[in-house]
Amino acid sequence: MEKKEMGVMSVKSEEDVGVGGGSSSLLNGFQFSSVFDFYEVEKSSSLGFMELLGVENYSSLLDVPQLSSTMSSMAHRQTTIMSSSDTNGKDCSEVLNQLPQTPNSCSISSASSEAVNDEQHNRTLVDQVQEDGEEEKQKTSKQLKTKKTNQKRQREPRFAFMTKSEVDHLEDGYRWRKYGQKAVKNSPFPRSYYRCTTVSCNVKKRVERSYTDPTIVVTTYEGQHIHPSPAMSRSAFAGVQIPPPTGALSGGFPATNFGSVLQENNYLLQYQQQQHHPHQQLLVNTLSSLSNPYNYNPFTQEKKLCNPGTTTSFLRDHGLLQDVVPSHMLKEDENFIYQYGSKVINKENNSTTLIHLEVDE
DNA sequence: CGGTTTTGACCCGCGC
DNA sequence: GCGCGGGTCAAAACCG
Repeated sequence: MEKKEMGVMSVKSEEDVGVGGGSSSLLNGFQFSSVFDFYEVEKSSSLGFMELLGVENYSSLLDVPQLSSTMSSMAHRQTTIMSSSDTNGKDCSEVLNQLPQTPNSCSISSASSEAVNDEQHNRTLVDQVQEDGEEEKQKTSKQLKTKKTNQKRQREPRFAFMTKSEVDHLEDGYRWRKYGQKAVKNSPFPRSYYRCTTVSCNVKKRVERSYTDPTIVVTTYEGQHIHPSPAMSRSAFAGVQIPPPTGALSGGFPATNFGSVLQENNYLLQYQQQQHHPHQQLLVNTLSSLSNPYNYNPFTQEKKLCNPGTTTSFLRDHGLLQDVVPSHMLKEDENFIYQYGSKVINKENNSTTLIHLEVDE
């Protein structure tokens, strides 16, 4: 495998790097530093990705089916994968949708971010119960504690992205129940917490608006759906035949399933856009168009296979990406990633839409 | 009336 | 140990 060093763009969370790191800029907890390392490969596989991630022990990454399959899928779609390892040597990876540098290539880079400590420690409860109400709370707390202690909570892979949208909660085809809202430090905009309403589906997502650019919504998905998108049935209800998931994506329904679900949601998007809701479904739009080897439109019954071996097929067929990415960014430029990152990150150009995917295991 | 949202309290990890 | 901030719970309010 041939590598070519070109430059890198790293993305870190705020707590990982602290506030105000050099020339980098913060976007509500995400820090974007300058380009410093970047690899270009001629051909790639999911394993090739891992090798390029520079991760010493990447077995954990490969153990995550949806992540592995996602990367494999992205390889076929020539998407840039970004990974990281922090100062403590812990690994995580981040994904940034990008256009390929050259034909037959995908771009991998290495960055940093701190892994989250998932250890659940026992807590000492107050021995004396002073009031009846207090006692009830203690009971509840104890039950919670036992539950959490027994089943060690492990963080699912997380995918974060930013979308320029007037709507905070972007429709993605799934049904969500809001279970919390918190004020975000240094931001006038709160962060909302959602859970998938489907029973036993533990997928969560956070939605917050960037304080540096209030037009940008930062959405973070965590977990994997164990069910198809309700949008599928809605599409079916509309008389649309949905093709089955293909390839490596058929195993499950990741929260940001880069395959089947979003692909199908894409149809809903198009329908909604027809229904004059242009500000919704941008995520679905983007991810679907970027990651699906198949671009199937049930409304036109058209099914395209984007050949992973050619850049032009992707460039010409932006899918719905062009809905959120200015056309001048969709060009076959060797420095695209750098320019892409610069525009979005440093210039705070209001006309620019940032699409960022973060895989945080 | 059932599902969803709101919101204050609580839990937990982490840094000092 | 304490405070802070992120994340979650759960009762009340809201809504179709």
